[in-house]
Amino acid sequence: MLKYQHIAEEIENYIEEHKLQQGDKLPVLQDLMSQFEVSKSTVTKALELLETKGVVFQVRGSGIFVRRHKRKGYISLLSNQGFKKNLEEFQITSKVIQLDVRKPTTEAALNLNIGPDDDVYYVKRVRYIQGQPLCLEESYFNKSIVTYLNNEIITESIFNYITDGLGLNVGFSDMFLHIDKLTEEEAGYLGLEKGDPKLYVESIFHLTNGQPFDFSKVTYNYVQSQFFIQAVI
Amino acid sequence: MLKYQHIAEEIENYIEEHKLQQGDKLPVLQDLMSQFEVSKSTVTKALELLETKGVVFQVRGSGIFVRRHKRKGYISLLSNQGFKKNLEEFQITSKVIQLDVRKPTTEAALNLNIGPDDDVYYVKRVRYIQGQPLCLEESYFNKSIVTYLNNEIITESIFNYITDGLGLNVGFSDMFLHIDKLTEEEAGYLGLEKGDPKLYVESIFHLTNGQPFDFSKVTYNYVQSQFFIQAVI
DNA sequence: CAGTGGTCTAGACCACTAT
DNA sequence: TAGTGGTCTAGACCACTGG
Repeated sequence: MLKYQHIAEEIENYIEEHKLQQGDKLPVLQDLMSQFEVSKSTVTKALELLETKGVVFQVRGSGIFVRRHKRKGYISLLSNQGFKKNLEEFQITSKVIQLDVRKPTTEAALNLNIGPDDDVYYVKRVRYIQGQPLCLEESYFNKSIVTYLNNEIITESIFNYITDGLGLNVGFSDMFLHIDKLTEEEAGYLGLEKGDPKLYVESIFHLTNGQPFDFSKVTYNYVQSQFFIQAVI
Repeated sequence: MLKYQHIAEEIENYIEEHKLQQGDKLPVLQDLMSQFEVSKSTVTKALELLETKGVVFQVRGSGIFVRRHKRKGYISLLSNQGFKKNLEEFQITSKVIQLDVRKPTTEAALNLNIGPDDDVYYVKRVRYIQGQPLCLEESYFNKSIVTYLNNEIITESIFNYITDGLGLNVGFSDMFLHIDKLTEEEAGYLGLEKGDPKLYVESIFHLTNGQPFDFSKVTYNYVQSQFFIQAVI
């Protein structure tokens, strides 16, 4: 673990343990430097990390303050803001509908940057949040990168397996969001009516070296869909 | 303009002018350092900025590469990714429905962190994208911060006025997203049917010193609603 | 004006990639 | 193993806030 990551964690824990609220002041830079016995740049780096995560905000000439919104039960749309941690709180489960190796659709081949004859793992599953259907998910994994999948893996967290099991480094993602009406098939899986609202998200996940490895199409249940984004301007 | 901001701009222009595509390689750090005659940290800072904006990605041991998705016509949900620039391309106009000074609702007072007897500017307007209704927006501005508004200002960009006209420094925002069905009133403003899908977004905008100054409730037309997010993991 | 965060430097050393 | 980006330091100087 890098120094600045460690410091960021410690500060986050400190906020949690002391139940600090929006606007509460943290120790000044000088104190943090001496407490952790690192240089100013390292503390600054840690604080930048926390700032993009939406945990703190810094005011020049004044201090470092806690940033914490008051609403509960929202899922973060940005993975760098603790996507996993959020989901853990919510008890996410999955039911697998389909898993096979196949040739990609034109769309999937385009987004994964592969040829029509390259193999992909196709995964279709419904995900549940505290027992209620949250979303219908169709994913295409580039098989030359994600070399193996089975039912057990995809019932749990695919991303944990990809990072811990396969040792791949996930780098960044592009997400495209649309609002639309549910088709009859989608409504069936989500326990809703045809024509009801849906949030439809297409995501392309890349490794740190820029290679796309996962193209996913996710249809969210509008009743369960509460998301938040903390942005820095 | 700070050095690292300037360098970031130059690099972005370079990518634009040379029409670089996803995966194209940029000059190495050493070259950028000597070209701009700055230290390594400053170039690094500029590149970090571009990385969070989703413009480049860096691979240790390999190089700096352009990150650019292929889809056109999507609006970025993150303002640090050039929200304004995107909107400029799209010709956004507004029709004002209501503008007055009043007492806040309980909800607005809570989110703006003010008392029930403090004054707010209330703004209700429909925003159009290339002539089509994009969203219905209701905003509450803390009048002790945003001291003056008129019809002309809110027909144009309120945020330009707040930053340039009033000299306020906008810092960060919290956004809460829901999917739901349009009410009859909303449908009327957006030219849709009651019960049609909507994206509903509540935003709280803060100054750099952490003070909330704008609480906005925005209902998006689902037909026009194409958004994207570029995330770093 | 004292205190606080922000920028920038020059350089050492480390970790990863490609060949 | 040469080349590339990432971390970290120590310190100078700048910009802003608040009493």
